[in-house]
Amino acid sequence: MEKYDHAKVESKWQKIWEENDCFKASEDTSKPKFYGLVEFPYPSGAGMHVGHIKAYSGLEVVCRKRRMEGYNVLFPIGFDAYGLPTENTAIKTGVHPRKVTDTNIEKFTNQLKKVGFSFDWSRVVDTTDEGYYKWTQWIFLKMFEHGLVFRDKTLVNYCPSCKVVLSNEDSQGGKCDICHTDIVQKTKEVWYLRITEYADKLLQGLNEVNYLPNIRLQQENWIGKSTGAFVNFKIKQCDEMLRIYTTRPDTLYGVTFMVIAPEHPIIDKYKDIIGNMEALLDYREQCAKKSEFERTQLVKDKTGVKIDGLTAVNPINGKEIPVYISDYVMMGYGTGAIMAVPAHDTRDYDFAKKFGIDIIEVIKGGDISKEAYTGDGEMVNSEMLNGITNKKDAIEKILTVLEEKGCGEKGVQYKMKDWAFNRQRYWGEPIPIVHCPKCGMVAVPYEELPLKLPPVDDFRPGTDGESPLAKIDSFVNCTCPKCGGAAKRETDTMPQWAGSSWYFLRYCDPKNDKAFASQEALKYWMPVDWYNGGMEHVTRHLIYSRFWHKFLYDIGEVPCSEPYAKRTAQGLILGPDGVKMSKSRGNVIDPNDVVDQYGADVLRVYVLFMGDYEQAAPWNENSMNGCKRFLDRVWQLQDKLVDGDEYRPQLVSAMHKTIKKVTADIESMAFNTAIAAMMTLINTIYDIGSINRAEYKTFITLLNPFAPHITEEIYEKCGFGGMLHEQKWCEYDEALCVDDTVEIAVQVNGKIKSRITIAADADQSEVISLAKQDEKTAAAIEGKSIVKEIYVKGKLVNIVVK
RNA sequence: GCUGCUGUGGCGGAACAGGCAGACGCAAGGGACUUAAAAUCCCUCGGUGGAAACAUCGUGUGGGUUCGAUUCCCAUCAGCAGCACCA
Repeated sequence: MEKYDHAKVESKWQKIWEENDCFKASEDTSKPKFYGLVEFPYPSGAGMHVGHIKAYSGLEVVCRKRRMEGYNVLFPIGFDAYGLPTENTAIKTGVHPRKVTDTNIEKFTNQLKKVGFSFDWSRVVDTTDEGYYKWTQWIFLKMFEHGLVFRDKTLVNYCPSCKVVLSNEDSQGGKCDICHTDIVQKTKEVWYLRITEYADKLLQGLNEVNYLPNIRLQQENWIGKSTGAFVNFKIKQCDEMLRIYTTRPDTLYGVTFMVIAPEHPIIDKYKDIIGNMEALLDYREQCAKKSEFERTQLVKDKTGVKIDGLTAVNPINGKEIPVYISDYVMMGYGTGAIMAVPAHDTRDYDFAKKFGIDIIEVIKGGDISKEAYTGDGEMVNSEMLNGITNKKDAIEKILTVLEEKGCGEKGVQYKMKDWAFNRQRYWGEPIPIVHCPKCGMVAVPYEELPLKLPPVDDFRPGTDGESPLAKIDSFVNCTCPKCGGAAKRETDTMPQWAGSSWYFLRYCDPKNDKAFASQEALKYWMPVDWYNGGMEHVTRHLIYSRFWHKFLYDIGEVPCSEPYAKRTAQGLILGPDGVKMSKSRGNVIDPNDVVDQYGADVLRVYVLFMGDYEQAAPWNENSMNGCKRFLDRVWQLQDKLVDGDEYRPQLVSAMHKTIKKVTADIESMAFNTAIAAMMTLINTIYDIGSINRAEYKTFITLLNPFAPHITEEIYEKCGFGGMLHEQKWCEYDEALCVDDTVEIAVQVNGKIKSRITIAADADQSEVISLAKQDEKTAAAIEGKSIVKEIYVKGKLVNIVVK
């Protein structure tokens, strides 16, 4: 047998697959469908990363298996092409982002094809394509129409030197990433999507889907639901209620002060009553100047100012308490005000200690002279609650009283914040809104979509944090669609998350220009049956896209409430040095080099064999050699081929066992053990010295999803007829997976003394008597009394003696 | 700080609804083939003692439950990831 030439064979089959549209999802909706989705790549200039290969290889194997099992499989790919790196390249090189993107997409396409992925190339989507972002804008306008879009002022990171708004990532350590000037916080009006409206739906929806437990947990944490109570504290000096949120209404008798956020509106409202307005405003300004960095560094050291002239009244006992402002209370969560219970909250405790405020114990169990006690215990100093030991009972009782008095009620809060939905950048979807001096914010009419990104020469951000689009008068100046008067266009663009929030819907019907996808296509293909991707996208991308999908479901545009029936995540590939691959470390492996040197099949087998698919594992070139050797041995079997269309007796059980193992392991993403099982089988075959046609056919069928090129070539050379990927997946007979005899361990007092071979169906007494006849076992129990005899079927015997 | 995950040979990793620890692969050592090398094939390969049979210890560490624990429970240490004053 001639040596295997991977370059020749792989390009040969890639061409055949492409020319014959082998992996095109068919329109035949009578067949059962399977929709396998992988996260589409961002086409960066660096080209593909081995991480992409691992991410795609998992579902690639599943999808190839599904086709062989008779499913109509949709396994699409596309490009999430809007984003900053492309824009930065454009700024640096002067090449238009459109051109940069096209070049990169072409590069990625070639690389993906060289690995032999069975994507449906007729359905490629590109989020920057007009035919695509038309619908991104369309969905945005639908949300606008349904009141899910709003504008609000917020503090942003602003570099006074570059005159540009920066993301948190670009302003780490409180300095501008580009010029290292100190960042200031600036108030700016930005766009928001009201995702918080869907907080509960997003949480409840997790009950309908099958996500890995840790993925589900991260989503739950991100949404961050908490149940508690709203309580109204009267302000003594005026007719005003200060409303707070707490998860511990049971500690109401321990409240000794209140804290409100520095930006709380009550301050400005009662500036005439407040005696130290100047100090308060001064503190507020200091807080605004603090960077994200400072705010998180000074957790222990609490700061704040007491408000002179405002006193709150505890609704439960009428006690008067002082009110402070402090930046440890944030305007963005709850009501921006808290009741402080220093005895039982560490932050309140730190604050009270610093400002010399009373600390009243209301729950026994800790030592409040040393630290706050946050555990459970008997209620004290709490009048009606005294003596209650169960937190739940105490909360229930106090809530009843508060509700009767009309000064509080049960409440729910979420950590999740509304989604800041704009960027002052060029390379993104223009937000299709017009600002009219008369009509306010007006939507661009649907029939005018797409609102095209205008061509420009200068992609640099405008001054004062404006988008580059603001510099183009012909784009900015327009007429109001409502009143026809002069108006100005919104110049911000959407964030990169926008395009990826619905791409899985477009794949169902990617060329449609009447709708983002037809209802028939959506009904047939949705939901995605299995979505695999990285852990880093489990919170934002997954939540955002579920939100968009749920919105579309609510307005009747998609047939199912959840987009993804199942979600898994692959682990990172680390560099050979065991740390995350990065250009700066110089430990990046280029998949191209691997394909050239070893072939795509070896690369595919290796990334799946290197370890637990969900766990991170370092790259190891030597280990890849083992995979190459394995495939070479599979190839060389052609020299050992003998006739026969049934498994031979000495291989029957091994064949059926391997089919069973590989079939099950692919479903549980245990690709490494599936490959190990095939390696074991091939070792057995080499021991026997020959393989017959039936056995070989089964073997290459099992291996085909992992190494499609070499197996397709072997299949053809053996003349089995047709193409391998069109054949049926292998079946196994459970009865034939079992051996007639098994070797079991014999233990005495839990220590292995011997091994015996028994009939697989032997019963307990038979096995134990056999075990006792064994020489070594007999010696070990000689002269001792038997206390207990245990037989675990097919595994072991344990004789307990005294 | 909180939440979650992970600790098994020289290395990547198997096994876990409690039941033979180290599958499979890599590396290493020895041998065969070769003028030689590569490739390939065969043997050894957790530690300690022993020529060997075998004994003994061994799944981060310390306890516990059990006839039996890598697997379950308690404590503890280390590494990784996410969140970060969330009231």
